[in-house]
Amino acid sequence: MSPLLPPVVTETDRASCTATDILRSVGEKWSVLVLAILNDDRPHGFNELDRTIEGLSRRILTRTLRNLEADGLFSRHPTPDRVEYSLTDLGRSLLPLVIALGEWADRNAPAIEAARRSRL
Amino acid sequence: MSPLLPPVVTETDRASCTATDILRSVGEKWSVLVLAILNDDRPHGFNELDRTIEGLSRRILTRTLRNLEADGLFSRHPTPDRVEYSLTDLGRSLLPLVIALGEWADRNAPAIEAARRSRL
DNA sequence: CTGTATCCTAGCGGATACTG
DNA sequence: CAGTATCCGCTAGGATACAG
Repeated sequence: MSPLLPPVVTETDRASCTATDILRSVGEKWSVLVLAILNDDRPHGFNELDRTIEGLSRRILTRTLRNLEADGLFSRHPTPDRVEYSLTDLGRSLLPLVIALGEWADRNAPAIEAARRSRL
Repeated sequence: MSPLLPPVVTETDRASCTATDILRSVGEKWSVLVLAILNDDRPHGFNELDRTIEGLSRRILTRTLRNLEADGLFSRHPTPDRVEYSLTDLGRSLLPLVIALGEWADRNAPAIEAARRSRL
């Protein structure tokens, strides 16, 4: 239980890198999707990501990439004709956990939807 | 790879319970903390939570509890003199994954902080 | 191709005061 | 004890246009 819950929880704890911070970062709307796309171990260009993810504007894609890069999950390699993004080792080590969460969500989606419906 | 990434990602996918949705819900500021506190398998009262978590206002605590209850992770039991909250089986099944994320965050906090600092 | 600049909306997060 | 009512600031998310 230790990494999650100090004896008394103070607000200043959130200054560093707790589970909460990671979840907030990865919990941003498009983070998981971009992480998932980069998971095939080859670099992806900006426009490739822009075209692959429908409904995501360039502005948001830029910010999402910047945030995840700042967290050390992606790296950014500008080349003469394109910019390539790929997972870092850190990002790669995080992915199994996110995938596990995705599978949990998949398994329990019916239960969650039922819970939500019964609260109307 | 399947639960995370449909061949072409459309916006309407987010209507249901994907990993993204779960992460957004659990990624809200106090969700992990409250989940962690309820992890000891005994019910907790509203004011107990309010006192345990420093810096969390009653309004936000109320909303956090309502959201997680709507997701089916908590249950709410009003008694004559207090209201008790406890984890549902669904919530209990999610916790190991969140704890794993917490441990990952703990292990990699130095790397993440270093990545963030180098971007000043 | 890979962004940045502007402008806008909705909702999270919070302070404070009030209620059954 | 367990909330609700109000009011507010900040920022995630987005549309659109422009730039190097």
